[in-house]
Amino acid sequence: MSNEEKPEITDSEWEVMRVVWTLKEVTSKEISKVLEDKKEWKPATTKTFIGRLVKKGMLHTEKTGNRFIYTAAVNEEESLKTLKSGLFTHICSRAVGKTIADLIAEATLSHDDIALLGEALQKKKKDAVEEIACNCVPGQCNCKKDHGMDCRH
Amino acid sequence: MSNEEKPEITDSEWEVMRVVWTLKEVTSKEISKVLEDKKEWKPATTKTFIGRLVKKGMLHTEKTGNRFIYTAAVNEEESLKTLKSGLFTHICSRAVGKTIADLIAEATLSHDDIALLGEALQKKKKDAVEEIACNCVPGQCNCKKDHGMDCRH
DNA sequence: TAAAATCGATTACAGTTGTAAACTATAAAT
DNA sequence: ATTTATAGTTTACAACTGTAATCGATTTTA
Repeated sequence: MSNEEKPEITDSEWEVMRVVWTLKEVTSKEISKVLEDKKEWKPATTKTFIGRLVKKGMLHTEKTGNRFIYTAAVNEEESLKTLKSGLFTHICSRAVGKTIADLIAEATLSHDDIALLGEALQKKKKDAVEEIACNCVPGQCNCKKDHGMDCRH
Repeated sequence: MSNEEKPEITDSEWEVMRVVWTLKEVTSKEISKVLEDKKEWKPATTKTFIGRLVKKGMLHTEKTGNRFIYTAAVNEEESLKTLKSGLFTHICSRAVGKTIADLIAEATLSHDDIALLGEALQKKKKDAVEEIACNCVPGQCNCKKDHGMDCRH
């Protein structure tokens, strides 16, 4: 995988991408239909987002007559990863664990999910570290202050 | 807690809030200093964000002479919760577990974190559900398609 | 083949965000 | 009491977002 620039996908564009990721090869009309139902967007609105995604290189097009078939140019996992990392740009690296724990506490999970998470945790034990370094600038985190630890007031 | 509107906090505003959450009572100059170092913002830029946060009601002010002391009007946990839930607005509710598992796999975690996550998981076992319902509209998810389950291609 | 429907492209436009200078009022210093 | 330094407020402005109408080309239909 090359390390190309990956433009941001906005919330609205994300709605379009989900349709393309799900249906794989779609016309603008099919996308419009789905989002007219879900978001009550006029077809013109959906077209705008499709156009922007094409311009950003997130959608491939294949012309057939006067219309296009759209396919995803970026894969869903990758895009999700970007989304996920966004969560952690705002918190101390020492607070990541606690944040994930909160996520778990607030989520609705199935037994299968719990098993899956258990495995993920298990695998993590191998490369668990003793102490995570705080990556914050002074004034944005209380690590090291007071008792030399605990980002999680 | 009342159910007031909670305006969005943008990325840049978040930087300001972190300083206030950390230092509790600050002047604009202190905030400026921190962010001039971290983000290379001109003081005027920081002032803009402070002003917007005050207008949004995210910061309280107390006047002393011709300057203000700023304190947080919203608490960090709450704001973080909003941030976290944003992650899941773009995925199928059935994929939440898998997504958290990915988060774990990609995170740097300490032994303490792992213990903490283990506990969180353990607590979750009680109210784990047999099957999570897909909350997606047709065309944005493959749940129920093919084999009647699995959002996670 | 002329009319009607459709698709993609262009244009529009207000609100948000990032970035910052200019302005104004007040407090501190001389 | 002036001058100077500050702090907060106003104004600026481009890029990005959400939302959509209109236009121009083409295809389908009558």
